[in-house]
Amino acid sequence: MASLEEVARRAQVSTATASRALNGRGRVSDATRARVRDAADALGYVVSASASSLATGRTLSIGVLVPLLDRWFYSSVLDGIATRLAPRGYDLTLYNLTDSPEQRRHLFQTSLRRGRVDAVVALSLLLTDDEIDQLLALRLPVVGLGAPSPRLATLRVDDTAVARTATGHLLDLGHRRIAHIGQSTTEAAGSGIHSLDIPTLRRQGFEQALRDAGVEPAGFVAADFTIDGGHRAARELLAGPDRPTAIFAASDEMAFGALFAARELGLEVPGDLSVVGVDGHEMSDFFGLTTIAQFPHGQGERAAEAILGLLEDGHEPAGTALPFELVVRTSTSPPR
Amino acid sequence: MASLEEVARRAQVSTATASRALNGRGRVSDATRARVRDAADALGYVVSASASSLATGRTLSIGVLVPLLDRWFYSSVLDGIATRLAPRGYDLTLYNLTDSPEQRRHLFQTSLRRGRVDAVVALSLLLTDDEIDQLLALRLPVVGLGAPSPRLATLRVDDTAVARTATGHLLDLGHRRIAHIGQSTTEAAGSGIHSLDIPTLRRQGFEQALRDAGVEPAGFVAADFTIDGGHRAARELLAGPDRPTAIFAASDEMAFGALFAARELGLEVPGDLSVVGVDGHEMSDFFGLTTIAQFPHGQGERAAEAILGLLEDGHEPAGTALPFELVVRTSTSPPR
DNA sequence: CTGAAAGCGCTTACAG
DNA sequence: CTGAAAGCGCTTACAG
Repeated sequence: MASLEEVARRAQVSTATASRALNGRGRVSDATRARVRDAADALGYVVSASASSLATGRTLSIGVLVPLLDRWFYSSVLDGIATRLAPRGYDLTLYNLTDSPEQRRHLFQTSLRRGRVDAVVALSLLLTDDEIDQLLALRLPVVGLGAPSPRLATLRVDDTAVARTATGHLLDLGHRRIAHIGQSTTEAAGSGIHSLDIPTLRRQGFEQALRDAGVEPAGFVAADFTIDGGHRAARELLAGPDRPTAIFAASDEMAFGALFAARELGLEVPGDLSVVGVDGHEMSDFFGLTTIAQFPHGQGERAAEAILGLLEDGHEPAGTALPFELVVRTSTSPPR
Repeated sequence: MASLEEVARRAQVSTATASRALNGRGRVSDATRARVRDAADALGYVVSASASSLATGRTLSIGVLVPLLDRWFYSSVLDGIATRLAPRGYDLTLYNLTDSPEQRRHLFQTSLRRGRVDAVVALSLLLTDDEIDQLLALRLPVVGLGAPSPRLATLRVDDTAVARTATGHLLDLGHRRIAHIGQSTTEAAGSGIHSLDIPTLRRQGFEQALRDAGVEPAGFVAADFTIDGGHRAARELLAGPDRPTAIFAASDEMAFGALFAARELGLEVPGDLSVVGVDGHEMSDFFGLTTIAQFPHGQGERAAEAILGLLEDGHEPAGTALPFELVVRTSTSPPR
């Protein structure tokens, strides 16, 4: 790889001038700039990331913290982020936050502190107070997406409203026995994790909507955000004597699981059971699933824009809530 | 962030010794090493990535080239790679290879040449000869995963065998009207892209199996690797007068689409139509889909190990084919 | 507008 | 075993 020095020599200028000509900072005559550019092109010169970073303190790279790489939702968000970062010349360094305490510690205490990234995007992560401290101690711009902490500038959909909308849709159809499949976060409460987390907010929205309508919840089963989780939870809910006529699942994947469970039990959807999910999963259309779409790809794009805005202009992300939308399909109808 | 110099001062040694004590290269007395380590801990010192890279030429980061971030298959592979990289102290820089010619050019001519990564993993990418030239010109270790080029050290499953196994399963069940949903790569052939690409290999395997059995293909429809693609293709295949009794889809997502199409058309699976996919998608179990599982997460792990082996010991990846396995479920049976 | 020089924070022969 | 010094490849005040 050619160095700046070779470029400078070929263009017959100093490296200082070559540097200025190439990166556009500082005055350089048009003629000189052209000569330097030609030399750089001829030599196929590309600035060294580490040398440039060391000199400027900027890396042109954004760190993205992801809890689960292989969930559709997160990979869509990631794709959205990548889509916006690339044209701006930023690389994306991916940090997969696992459950392993040692790995997490290493991530916060070492990886992120090596100075490899200019800013961090944290995707709906459950972080401990300590971890948030460490994140803030980086003194780097940070944007959360659905992050459950008031200490992080966060883009979020109004998850309570999402749940109220979903539940309200079922109520409007006339359902009075509505159950919820969500994620239990009781353990989380004890571990210093804030309860602004998404599953809790959705559960609260569900309960609010019912309370406002004067209806008792017809059950809650905790599950993780997978088809399998939704499947098990729905089997449990549908096994009892007076089973619900409708289920609000906290994610589309959980809702798919509920649909499979209904089919196995010989229940007709929506006749015997209505199901609503959340996400607008790419497959929800095929399943005929009524859902609250929340456009994760667009969320990723927004997060990328927010972090670039913070980084380049110091603009705090606008506090507007992210959009969501009820999409009615064939998995919901009035109860029989 | 504390610098090496502060650590050295606190431990009362030179930065040279502090550096040696911390990174384990060169002789340092145990007492000195302990003092330096204590000082580093006390100051929360972490080596600067850019300074260290500039001095050593190593970045401790691996670039991963991905064609599509939001496909289950690729995000599983990515997760597998991340799983293996993190414990070895490597970061993962993600490069999303889009269809945009300018973005691709920028990626190969600039991003990858900034020296930000020590090695590259390329996931089943359709690269032009030019792009491969540029990749090789990086003089970095490169490992492909399912990459359709003999010029890249590549881990791959035997895709022809995969397709023969799937097709053979249908033949064994007694099917004689078997169609294939795959991806057309005719355009690719003209653009300097090698025809070792996966869709072509699968199609060839399909044709081989039929030829060996003396059976004529009952149709081929091109589609992209999505539910929607498989859905459309299946509708087309099933619309004709003498429709196939079985479909071999080149991916599980395509197969899901075929299952939805069958349901819409009032065809019973497997009675009226048998369907086989490829991948072992997380949802295939719920769909009862017979498939050829190929364990993408494990593929990612293998790819990560291969690139680290190349990087650290210069070991070329072992040429063993990646495993696959026929998983028979309820979407296949003998034809009526 | 341009260049000489210092500096970014490490690492590593080279001496001792 | 340890330190002084050069060097990795840029960038950027500072002079001119």
